[in-house]
Amino acid sequence: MHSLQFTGIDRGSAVPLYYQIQQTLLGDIRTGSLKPGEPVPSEQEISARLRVSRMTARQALKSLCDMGVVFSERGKGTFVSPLKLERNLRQVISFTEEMRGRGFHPSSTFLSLESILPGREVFTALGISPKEKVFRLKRVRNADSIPMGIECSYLPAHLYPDLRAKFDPAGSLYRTLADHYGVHIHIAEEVAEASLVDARQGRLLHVKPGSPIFIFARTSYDRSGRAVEYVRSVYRGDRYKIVNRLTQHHSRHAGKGRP
Amino acid sequence: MHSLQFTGIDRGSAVPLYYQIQQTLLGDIRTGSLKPGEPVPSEQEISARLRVSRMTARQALKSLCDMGVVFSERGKGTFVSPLKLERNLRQVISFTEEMRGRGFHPSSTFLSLESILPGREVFTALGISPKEKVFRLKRVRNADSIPMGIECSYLPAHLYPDLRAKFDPAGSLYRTLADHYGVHIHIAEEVAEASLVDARQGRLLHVKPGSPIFIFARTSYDRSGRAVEYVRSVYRGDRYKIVNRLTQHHSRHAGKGRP
DNA sequence: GAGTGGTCTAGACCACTTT
DNA sequence: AAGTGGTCTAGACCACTCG
Repeated sequence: MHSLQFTGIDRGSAVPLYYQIQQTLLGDIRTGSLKPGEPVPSEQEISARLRVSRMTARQALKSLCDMGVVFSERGKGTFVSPLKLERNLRQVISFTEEMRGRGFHPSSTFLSLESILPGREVFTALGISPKEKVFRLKRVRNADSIPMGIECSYLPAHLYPDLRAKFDPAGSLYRTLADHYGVHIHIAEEVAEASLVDARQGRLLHVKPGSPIFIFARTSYDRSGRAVEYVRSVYRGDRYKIVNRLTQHHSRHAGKGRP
Repeated sequence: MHSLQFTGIDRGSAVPLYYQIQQTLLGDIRTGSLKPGEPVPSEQEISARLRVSRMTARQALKSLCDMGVVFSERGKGTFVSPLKLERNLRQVISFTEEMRGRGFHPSSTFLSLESILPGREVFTALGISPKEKVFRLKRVRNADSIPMGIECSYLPAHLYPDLRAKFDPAGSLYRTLADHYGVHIHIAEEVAEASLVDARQGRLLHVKPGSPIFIFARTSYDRSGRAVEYVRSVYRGDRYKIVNRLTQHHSRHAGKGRP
């Protein structure tokens, strides 16, 4: 029933078959060839038309399901998810990417980069010794040249030798960490509070003391769970919103095909 | 190398094998038999010891991986994730559950339940006609009898016939929706703002006007993407924090086992 | 070289939904 | 009855990591 481009499957490629199928379907969904609520090709149809095993077809659909792009209903089929969970309100990690995704031009005002001994809050968050030095990077974050927030990043010094020479004050910190140190942030835990701006923060953010602000405390980890960054930041309440997707614990199973 | 309780596998049960294995390992991790950073049994070991196919063992490990409880490294093994991403800072949907998870005793002060015509904000969020009636439920939410926030829920009337008779003002709204109407919230989108409390809100929340607050706007959807609830709420900034886990887009694949 | 996870196959039985 | 997704099997080859 589907006449989609299933011609792009290259069995000689190093790209896994299920991933090629996933990308093909993702393309059809993004371009609108497959519309929200419509069924995507069934596991068996993919299997037959592309001459792949049903498990491979299933893996492709499962990955789209995990991404929230489609959802499956037993006995009925698999359908394009009506929610535009595309990008932008996806949990993001880089201020730069986040602002670009929202259509703003991001920039930073560099304040300072120092090597210091961490306070209690910092060394406990990073899980390091109080005697271990950290870099403290302070920046004001702007969107379209309007100050949005103040960020103070703490980075364990032993992870980033010679950071002062390698960090470009105008560039992305995360790009520096990835390119020069092979450090990739995999997951972060963030606590947000609502508070009021004080005099010093007000001057940097161009708002009156007593205005509403978000206060964030974020710890970032790499794949193996090592803390690679701790960030304290303050964002203007009048210009910044937090967008979240809340999901039900998706740990349940469905039923059984066997007595 | 592992001497864990792998005896609980019941092939006659209606519970899928992979799910039994997942739960067994989850138990070992929760009790501390498997500690953060330690390897969990390999796919082949599970396969051999439990006499299941490797794909089934793999499915169990994959599900734990998706939950963030373990992580896999190619050629090395699968290890318990060092982060205690257990519960509580998991994205939650029910105030009742959330507070219980944080160790508080939740309660509600019922304010009103009315059937009204929705305003623009409400009918656009719910994706319904302006002429379609909605229930408006107002409650003050307490933790250990201290007011934490004010919630105003809007519910499409046609989804919940006879809600007034079926809703217990002291009970959980989500339980009512699930038990009486078979409505299960699958996903929600929430926007949080930082603001200042006004006089009316201050009286209900027992704080001075001008104190910091969170303002939430949340739309909840069921599995098929139908909006089943819109909630406007206000929470005290001095007593409430938002805890989030941010993840990198996990849509990449790993490599290939074939040229 | 032995062990690991990543991918893939070609079947199978089941429960569920729709026709 | 036919089609769907959910589960499961018993194999296979590969790339990667480590000793």
